[in-house]
Amino acid sequence: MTKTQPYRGTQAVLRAIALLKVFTDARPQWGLSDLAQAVGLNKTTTYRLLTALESEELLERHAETDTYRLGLGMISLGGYALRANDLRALCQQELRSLAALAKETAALELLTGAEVLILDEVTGDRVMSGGQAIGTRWPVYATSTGKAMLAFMTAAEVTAVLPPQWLPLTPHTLPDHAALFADFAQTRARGFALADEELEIGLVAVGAPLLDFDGRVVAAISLAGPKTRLGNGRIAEIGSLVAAAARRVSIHLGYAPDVVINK
Amino acid sequence: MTKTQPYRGTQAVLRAIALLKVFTDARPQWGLSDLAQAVGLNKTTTYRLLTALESEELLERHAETDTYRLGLGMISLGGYALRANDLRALCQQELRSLAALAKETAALELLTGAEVLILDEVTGDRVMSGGQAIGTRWPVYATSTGKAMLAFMTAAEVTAVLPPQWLPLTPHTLPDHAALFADFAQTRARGFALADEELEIGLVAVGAPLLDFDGRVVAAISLAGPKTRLGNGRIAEIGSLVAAAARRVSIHLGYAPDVVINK
DNA sequence: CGATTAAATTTCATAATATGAAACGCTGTT
DNA sequence: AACAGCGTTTCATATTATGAAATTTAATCG
Repeated sequence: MTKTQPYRGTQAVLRAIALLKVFTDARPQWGLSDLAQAVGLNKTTTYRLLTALESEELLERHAETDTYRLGLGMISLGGYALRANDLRALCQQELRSLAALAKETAALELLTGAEVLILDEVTGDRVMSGGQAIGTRWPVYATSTGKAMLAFMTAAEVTAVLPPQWLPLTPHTLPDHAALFADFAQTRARGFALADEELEIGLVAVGAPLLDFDGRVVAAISLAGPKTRLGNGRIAEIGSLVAAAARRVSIHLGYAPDVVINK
Repeated sequence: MTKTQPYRGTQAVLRAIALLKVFTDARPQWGLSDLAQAVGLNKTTTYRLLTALESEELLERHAETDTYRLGLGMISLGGYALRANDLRALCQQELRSLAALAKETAALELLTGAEVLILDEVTGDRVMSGGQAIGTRWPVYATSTGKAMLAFMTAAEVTAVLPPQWLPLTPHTLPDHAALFADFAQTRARGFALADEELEIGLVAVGAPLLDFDGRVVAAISLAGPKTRLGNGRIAEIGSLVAAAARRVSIHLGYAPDVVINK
């Protein structure tokens, strides 16, 4: 029987990872039975997997409530993962100056699948941070960074990344591919992308892509703040700050600014 | 055959976790063969485990060099783990004010085994941070937080935690149990622990424990900076800042300050 | 260039190991 | 007291992980 296996690697490990991924900001705490149901596994199997994860501190369980949470081992590994990222180190100084100059929150984000992942965040210290949201993911099509990255990719790449359709997150979320592609043109003309209450009401952000030696999109950086502070008057100023910073980093990545952008 | 199995949970999962834990700040990048050897697994087995971890983005591999690093999924999970920690949320404001007041780096640390784990860190912004070292672990006996926690635990608990002996990290590292216990007495009298170049030459830190409703040690907070700034003149001042902050948090945890400390 | 490593990858037979149904025990609820 | 929901243990089964060996790939060197 030469049946190709439907999973990559080791089944038990994939199942364990599936369990871990169920823990999110929205639901950081789980009991055994709920978990088993959530990932569609037998309760006994789930129990054993959890036991393994717990014994290595990737999960911890609260004795009283008999519920699991992500554990200290996870925090350690996350820290190592973060610090192993060269791009983050490369951008840190730029993020700091951006945040300091604009007095808004600066972020570095990567594209993964149809989402952007926050790799680093430096708050402007006007408000008290809000959320150190490193590791959080947002849909590409509703973020300044996401739109900035897509705008500098080929149409083929973009359609490969984007879901065929999506539900709007706010009344201002761009509704479809057509609207997005129109936005990309503006973004390229401007030099930065603008997400004006498209992700969340009251939140405005501008983003610019980081390009490597090949002119390929690597990541994006952004500045974000409340609509009350980031009115139309300040967009151009903030936008050019971000674009300039992105350009400086891109040059570090070997990007040659005079080369024609592919697309 | 009622042989008790030598591992807890699922073997394959434990092996996968062992692989993950090999990735550290000191060695963030590994090739397959090295990994297999490091954890003592067959190369094929290692290969399959890595494949699973990679397919779920807990690891990523650099195409050119054929080496693995911790991946984006790890960053996400680490972020969730961090944000699921109530203690961290509870202390964040105190850490900020400490860092701002003292213009030094404030940290919140937990005890795990014979090590402290940095759960949060707020830099004083005088120097440019140094290291966002969240998730990093240090030996209890050479840190202000570690010594602060031990000083408020029972002798039995302390000896259970401490290794029988250790190698000094600097010429000032306390050499053995006796020296540590003497230090605990001072710590209790002072209200805070002092680590004066015991972990690293040039680094001075003061720490105080967080106690819960039972008077039991939960964690510790600290202020740390270079010896050049934290000379003997400033220790008392900085120390009482930390002790006061720790006390405020402890009260939030239900600690009743007038109750006699167990020990 | 061909030879020589060293490394990653695939194959395949084997049985060790993960699996899940069922039974058990515990706790709180009606 | 009976019930319901949950975590835990047991145990027979074969699925699934395993590792030795063979194969491919890439890099290094004579």
